[in-house]
Amino acid sequence: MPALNYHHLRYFQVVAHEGHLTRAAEQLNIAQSALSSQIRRLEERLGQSLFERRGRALHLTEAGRIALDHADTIFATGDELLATLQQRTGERQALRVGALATLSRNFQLRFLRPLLGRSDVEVVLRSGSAAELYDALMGLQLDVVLTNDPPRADALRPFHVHRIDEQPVGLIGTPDHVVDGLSLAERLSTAPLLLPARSVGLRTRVDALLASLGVAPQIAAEVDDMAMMRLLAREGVGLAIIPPIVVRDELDSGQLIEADRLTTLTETFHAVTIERRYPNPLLSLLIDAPKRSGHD
Amino acid sequence: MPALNYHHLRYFQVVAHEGHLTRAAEQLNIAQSALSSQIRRLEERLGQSLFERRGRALHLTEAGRIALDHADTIFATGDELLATLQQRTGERQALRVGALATLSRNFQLRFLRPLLGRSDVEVVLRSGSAAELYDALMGLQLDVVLTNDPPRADALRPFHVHRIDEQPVGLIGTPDHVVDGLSLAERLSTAPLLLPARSVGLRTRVDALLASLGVAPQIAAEVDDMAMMRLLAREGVGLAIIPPIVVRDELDSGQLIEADRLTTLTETFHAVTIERRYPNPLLSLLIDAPKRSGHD
DNA sequence: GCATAATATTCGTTAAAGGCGAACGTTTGG
DNA sequence: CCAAACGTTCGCCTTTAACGAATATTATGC
Repeated sequence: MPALNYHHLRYFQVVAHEGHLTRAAEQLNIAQSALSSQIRRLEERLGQSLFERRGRALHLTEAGRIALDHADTIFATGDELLATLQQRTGERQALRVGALATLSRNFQLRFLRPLLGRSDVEVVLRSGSAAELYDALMGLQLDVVLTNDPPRADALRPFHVHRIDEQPVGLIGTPDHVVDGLSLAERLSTAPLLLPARSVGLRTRVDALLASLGVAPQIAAEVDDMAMMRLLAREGVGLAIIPPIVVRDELDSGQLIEADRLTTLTETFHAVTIERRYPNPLLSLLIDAPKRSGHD
Repeated sequence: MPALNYHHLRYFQVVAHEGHLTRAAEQLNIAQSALSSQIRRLEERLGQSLFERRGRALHLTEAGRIALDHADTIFATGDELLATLQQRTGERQALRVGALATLSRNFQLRFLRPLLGRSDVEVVLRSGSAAELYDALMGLQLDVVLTNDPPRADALRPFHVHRIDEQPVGLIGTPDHVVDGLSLAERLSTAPLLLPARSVGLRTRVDALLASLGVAPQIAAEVDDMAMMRLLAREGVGLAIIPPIVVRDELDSGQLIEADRLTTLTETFHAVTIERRYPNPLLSLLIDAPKRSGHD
């Protein structure tokens, strides 16, 4: 009995995911006739059909499902091998970091600080949406994703979530917005507010706070991008509910003032990685103890 | 950039484990020159050496270690795929059971009872030493191993241990050995005893019991094979310390008598499996809730 | 220290596997 | 009922793998 042919298995994997010989053949840059015969050989080797030919469509059989599951593991492991060895090649080490585009730049800077001085390390920083970044993480194009909105891990997305930092949240604005002698509830009801957008985890807790104080807020803007929030606060558009770290420079220079500290609210920052056999060694300098999140 | 060649990777795996091209070539039934060139191509594809050529010996480089780790996972997954599909082939299902040669036959029978009536199921029963059986389990030649001495699981042996049954232990012998009106301590000190061998987990607890009673036992035999223990008890060699299930027939017929029940002792029986993506479905009929044992 | 056995590497040749494209068969949808 | 979209089959060609002999290297015994 010949050994399992992994070449065939690879073709099978693509066909199974695409659902069509034709599309799979395009993706693999070979003729579909070649695919057809190679898939057939795999079926012969395994002694059972992997696809049910229903008309011109291909449907996985139960055996096909089993085979695909194993194939996915096999080729994911192979890709991980390539990525791991890739990263080791060359003298200069690289760490590829993805950051949510809406995340505070100062926080990103703090996270990366231990590596920034080093001439032997290259930091590749890419920002994007959560979906983009997690896809890139799964595809091993990124080593870590920074976010203030930790994902749920599950079997398909076996993420590790590391809590990096927790920042208090304050009510911050230009000096002319920050009138003396007002209570928190008075400030929140009288001044126009810059709130985190509803897509941000913090927003839920802000709403809860406003409700508990019986405040009907006057919302000037809802923003998910912290850099934009900073600009709007500097422009004096309103009082922003943000962690002071976001506008640290402006606070230092007196351009902005923290009117109140919202002690019941905090913003947490997380670094998200995936299970790697040989994780990027640079990560250990930035993240302490890897804690597993989610189920098995 | 061409994709990773799994054919090359397979060769590499064997060479890395054997440590020699020559031996690997024998195992693979190909010329060593072929191996040499294929390994070289893999190294070229990966862009780094996998072996350090120290004289005529091959030593894994760090990259080689990484590659071997991944290769082991990959081919273990492939083997599992083959084994899983193998088992599904044909109408008759088969369950391959390994049992410690020294284990009570009645217990084995009880465990397998749900399958024994079924004409559509074939039970393959193989007995052997613990080492043999666990190797076969790891190599996917067995679906489950029955034992009264559960193994420790670790990263290299990711076993699941299922507690199947717990049997009380009694003091059992022929009627002429079972004199009326004696205390347990008196029986244990006066009659010759048949004890489980020191290799059996139960023995430690038997010794503890004897010590706590202040008994200096008169040991007739130490036996690890329950079938042999049964024969010796029937021969009237002495009082046996065994679970009654081992000699159930003889107890029913009056050929043997249970003189005392050792309430502080029990023998537990376990079914050991390994993590499988698609476990043999017959197992679910025999084992309730799979519980993970040992560490990760 | 030198011969020898054991091992890895190189190279030219041969065998096997993979791939191509055209022709054919089948299903689906207008 | 025809055309478009697929999957399958088949003969031919290309690429890859394997072989075996020659070569190089290094431990080991005498």
